[in-house]
Amino acid sequence: MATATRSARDLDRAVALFHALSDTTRLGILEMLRGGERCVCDLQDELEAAQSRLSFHLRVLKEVGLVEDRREGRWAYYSIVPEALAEVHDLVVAMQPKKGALPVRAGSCCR
Amino acid sequence: MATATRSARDLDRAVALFHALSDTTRLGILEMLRGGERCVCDLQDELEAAQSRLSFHLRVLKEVGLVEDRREGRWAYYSIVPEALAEVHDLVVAMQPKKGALPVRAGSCCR
DNA sequence: CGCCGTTATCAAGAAAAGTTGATGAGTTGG
DNA sequence: CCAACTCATCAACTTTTCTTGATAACGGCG
Repeated sequence: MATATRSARDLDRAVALFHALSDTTRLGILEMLRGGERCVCDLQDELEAAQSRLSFHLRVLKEVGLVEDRREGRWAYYSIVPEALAEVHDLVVAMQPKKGALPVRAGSCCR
Repeated sequence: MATATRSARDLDRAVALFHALSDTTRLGILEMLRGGERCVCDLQDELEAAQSRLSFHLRVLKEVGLVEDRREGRWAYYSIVPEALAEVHDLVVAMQPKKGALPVRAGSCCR
């Protein structure tokens, strides 16, 4: 049962990560952050997104751990968390069909 | 402009792929398909999902090209399309921060 | 201190996605 | 041909997610 619970958690985690990546604005943010950390107003200008909208998406990214923020004076700088991206990477790799999985299992239906 | 259009398309494609992966049922389906193709009724039993629901999710996966189907008699067999998974893999790799991106760009705010 | 700039949060509404049950199309076996 | 079975599609509904505009929190500057 520990196993079942474990994998249920893993599944939820995977869903959360992929969900965070499934939005145009958020992928735009991540693309901008590839070059290093950026303050919100910077993202705002370049992505032409309203401030509250940006804040919303940054929160989504932050909640799953894909980005982190650093406050400095009145600015907030966001940056990518490479470990989280590595986690996504591993997830995708783990989805690859198993070795030896037959491309076609002739007439193998369940009933 | 060709470039802008191109990358807008790429972005949409990425969003679509990640969206297809951001659901528990769909990840469950993909996990089952890792062992090779399966008929719908098979998935239905194992995932305890209503038939129409499964059909809905299979369609989502199929529309982005993550799975393909093969009709045989009254059964429909679904299987993973490894190329699409490779595409996701490449997307994730391409998101990694750029080399030389400074972890912290001191006092570098836009204004 | 008072004001301004930056960001987060909130509530309300709009839009998108998922669920459910019913119906229909195609297939097979009697 | 008919009945049973598999699967896709549809419409109605529920839930989740996104957007917008308003407001609040916080820091810095004069």
